[in-house]
Amino acid sequence: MYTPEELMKFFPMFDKELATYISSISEVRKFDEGTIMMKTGQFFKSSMLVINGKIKLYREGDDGNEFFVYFLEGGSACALSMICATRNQSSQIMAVTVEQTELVMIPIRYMDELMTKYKSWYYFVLETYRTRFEELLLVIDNIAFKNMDERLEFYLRQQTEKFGKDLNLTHQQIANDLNSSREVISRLLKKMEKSNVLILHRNHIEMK
Amino acid sequence: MYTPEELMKFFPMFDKELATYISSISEVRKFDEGTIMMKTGQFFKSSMLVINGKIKLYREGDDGNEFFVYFLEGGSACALSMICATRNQSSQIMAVTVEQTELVMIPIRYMDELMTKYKSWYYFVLETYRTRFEELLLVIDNIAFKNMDERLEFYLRQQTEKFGKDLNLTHQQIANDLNSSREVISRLLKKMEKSNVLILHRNHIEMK
DNA sequence: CTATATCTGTGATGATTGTCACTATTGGAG
DNA sequence: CTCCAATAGTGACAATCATCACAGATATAG
Repeated sequence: MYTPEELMKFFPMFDKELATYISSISEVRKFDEGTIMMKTGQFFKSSMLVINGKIKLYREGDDGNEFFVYFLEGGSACALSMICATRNQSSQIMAVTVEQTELVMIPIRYMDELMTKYKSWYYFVLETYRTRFEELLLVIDNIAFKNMDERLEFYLRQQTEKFGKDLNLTHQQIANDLNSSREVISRLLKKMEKSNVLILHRNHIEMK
Repeated sequence: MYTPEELMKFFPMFDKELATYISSISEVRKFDEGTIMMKTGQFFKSSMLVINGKIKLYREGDDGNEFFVYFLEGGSACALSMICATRNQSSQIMAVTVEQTELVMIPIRYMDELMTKYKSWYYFVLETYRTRFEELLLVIDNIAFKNMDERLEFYLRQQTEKFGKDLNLTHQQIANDLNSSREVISRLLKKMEKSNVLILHRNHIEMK
């Protein structure tokens, strides 16, 4: 359980009243790294706020491929969980924790009240949606307009922002996230190493 | 101007009270085919509801390419205009009318009130967001996982749904929408004609 | 320390898509 | 009706990426 003050540290856009209310109706749950949080077609009973940790969201193709979409981090909320919870609809995306992650779970039945009584909640929801929307548009830009080398660069920059300059990733993992093949990624990484933007190690890429 | 009753015909999810209020505060505007409704980086002063007509939303690449994302039709709302209007942020997408289109414009200053006083408005906003979100995910699926032939099929199905079996499209226009090249589209269309799913004419494709 | 599974590097080859060059067709302006 | 600009068809070739094959490197379990 988090106090209203603690909640407001993670979610500075909440006002006191809202934080107090959420603190009183929500439940905190901790998940280990690698936990599947959402599966395509699953329904929600709660809206989820991320306190800390990281969740990787990805799309699944028909033939079992995956495609990385974005991360959720502390201070953000799962847009889909907020809406699907509210409208009782199923999700269309996969989510897996990539670190130990703590979530605030707000049961679906409080959504109407939160939305109509707390302006800072509704601002938060809209803002969450807007940023996710923009992230999706950015993903579309990348796959629609860019070649694999640029997409890989973008991907590595993204990862560096979230995890720092030392990335514990295998070439195969990257290839999965970009829906490419390991050999292509290996070759492009080699090229990037030659042009001095990173150093390759086993199971590990060091960005410069 | 539309009466509350008329509004509710286009937006059946509105309750009487909401329709009455919107009718009293909004302005109706009519746009000719080919009008640019939004440009990347533009700000909104109003949230927009589509009464009738069609709006094509597309993304612009760095080098001036475009990439079709989805259509807005009568009874739907522009998710971005709702949020950007509310939060006073700029849009990230281009929108052009492809038919004569009538819009209900709701000035930004009424957003808070609508959101907190009218449950059917806030349901409408969330539902709008959810469907747009899913459409974006579908677009991502297509470019991430599918080859051009499947994407073209999907595109033509989409167009057929909106405009019927007779599509007034040139190969070049399709190539632009899919960010491909005219020759590739021509060849694929020829193949589809041979496999008997459509008939090609000049400036016009007849789906079967 | 050694064995082994996993990860990485790289050449060869093929599939898909993009680009260039050119021709043929046709709707519509004059 | 005639001509022209826009549209469409198609072969040749290039670029990108996927796939196959295999060799070499290395972390770690025993």
